[in-house]
Amino acid sequence: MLIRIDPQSPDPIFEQIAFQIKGAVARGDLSDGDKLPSVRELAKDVSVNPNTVIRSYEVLEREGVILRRQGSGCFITGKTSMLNDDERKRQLSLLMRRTVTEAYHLGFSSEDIRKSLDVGLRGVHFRKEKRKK
Amino acid sequence: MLIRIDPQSPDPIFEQIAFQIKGAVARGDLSDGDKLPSVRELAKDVSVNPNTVIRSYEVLEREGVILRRQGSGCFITGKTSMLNDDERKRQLSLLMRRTVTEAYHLGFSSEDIRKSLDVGLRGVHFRKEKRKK
Amino acid sequence: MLIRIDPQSPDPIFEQIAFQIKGAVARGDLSDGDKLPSVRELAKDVSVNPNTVIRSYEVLEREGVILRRQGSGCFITGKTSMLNDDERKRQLSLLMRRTVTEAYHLGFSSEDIRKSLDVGLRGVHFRKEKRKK
Amino acid sequence: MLIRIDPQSPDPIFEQIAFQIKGAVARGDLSDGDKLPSVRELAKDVSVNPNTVIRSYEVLEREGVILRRQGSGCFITGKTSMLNDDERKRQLSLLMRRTVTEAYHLGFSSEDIRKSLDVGLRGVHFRKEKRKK
DNA sequence: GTGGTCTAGACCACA
DNA sequence: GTGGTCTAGACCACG
Repeated sequence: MLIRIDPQSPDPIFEQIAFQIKGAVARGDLSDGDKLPSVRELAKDVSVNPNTVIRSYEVLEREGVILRRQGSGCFITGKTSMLNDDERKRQLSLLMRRTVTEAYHLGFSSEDIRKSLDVGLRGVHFRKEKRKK
Repeated sequence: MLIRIDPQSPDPIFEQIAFQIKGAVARGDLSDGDKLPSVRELAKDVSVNPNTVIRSYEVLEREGVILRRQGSGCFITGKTSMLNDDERKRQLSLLMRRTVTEAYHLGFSSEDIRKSLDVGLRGVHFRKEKRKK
Repeated sequence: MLIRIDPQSPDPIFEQIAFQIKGAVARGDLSDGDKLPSVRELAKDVSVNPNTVIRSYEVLEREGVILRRQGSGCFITGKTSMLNDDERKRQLSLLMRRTVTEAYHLGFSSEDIRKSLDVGLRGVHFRKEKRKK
Repeated sequence: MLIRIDPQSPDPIFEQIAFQIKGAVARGDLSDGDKLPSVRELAKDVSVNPNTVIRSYEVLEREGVILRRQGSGCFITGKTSMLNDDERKRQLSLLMRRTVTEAYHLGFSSEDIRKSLDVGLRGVHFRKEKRKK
């Protein structure tokens, strides 16, 4: 579980931590039931205040990615978003609109963008999950 | 040039404005040489503080999307990112990693994600530009 | 907007604040678009640290009850949960099981319990909202 | 006497145990004079630390649900709350206010809520007990 | 003025 | 040992 913080990033530290954990889950490096490093341990590793780690874990818990249990630690749930379908679709659509616009302004063609997405998708471990349509 | 602020969005207003202009450029609604509304005019249109509009224009200028000329106004440059190729590729890669991770946690399959990207791409007007890979 | 903290309560302060705001929304005392007191103001009113109020507001934002906008303040959204139906039903069922069990152990009959629920329901302002089943 | 711990639940283990015993009493699965499993036995059954079970039993004793007798074990008292009537009514009212508020924010109608309560009540075995209102 | 992030450090609760 | 809450106070970002 290697977390790296970029102090130059405009993104707050707690979000960087949370995102990297989400990335590890998406890649399959962390999965259902796995234990995260303790708050104090991770705080020491990345040299931030424990409160900042707690905040990251809070965010992840509210998104349903992890579970926090007093006295025992934090664990990956293996679940994805519990939002309703309208909201999930809305968020996906927003995300893609943003992505495409930014990629366009970086000067890439639609073919470049599609290829880059495929590269990204190859790194993700999709589970065979049943989800009601 | 229709800008709409979503008061429900967590994004700051200046970013929403900048992003919508970038979106208009990507769609081809605005192109090389087109003049943007004046700061005051746009501020009045969307009912925000002129300082907020100025900030949006600053962002766009820094990204090379527009050019601000003293006294005559702001114009679309029609150029994409001025970064070097390595940096552009790095940013595209980062962007896609982020996109894929978030989409995964929203509970979408790789097929859903690809389709959603295609929908996004369909809205963009790509120019036939030669650019080194 | 009167918030009262019970320092004796086992519930953390930030939850007490969040819950009272949810109560005000349910009663109709606060509705769509209404502005909440500023973080500093409320912190002063209830004599707690501003960070504690921020935390309450964070919770409410994540539940979709309010919106926080830098520079302008926090506002009621007027929306209810964005969770999917399975999760909503699961939570309602858990809530009711807990409620009934506790009420039973307080020594009340099913008739008492039903009446008490009705009293509670009378205080709530239900909107005519369309929600897909 | 089947106790099941939900590792997904945010509630502490000792509360889950205590609550499930209260639930069994409410359903009539356990009644006046029934003996609870010994601390060690139950701890082994649900794979938790004996201290955790002890804590659950302490909670139940404090609420009057069980009686702990040195050397002989723990027994269901069959009694409900020992609080005076004003306090009991106050607690019921608080409970219902909380329940209704949460159910409202989950997006349920008053009819949904009433139905869900009825479902919950159907699982409870009410005794014909005389108690002053 | 608004909200947001982070630190340091005290103290509490659960297993 | 684990996580959770709260305070005090510095400093940043948005409008």
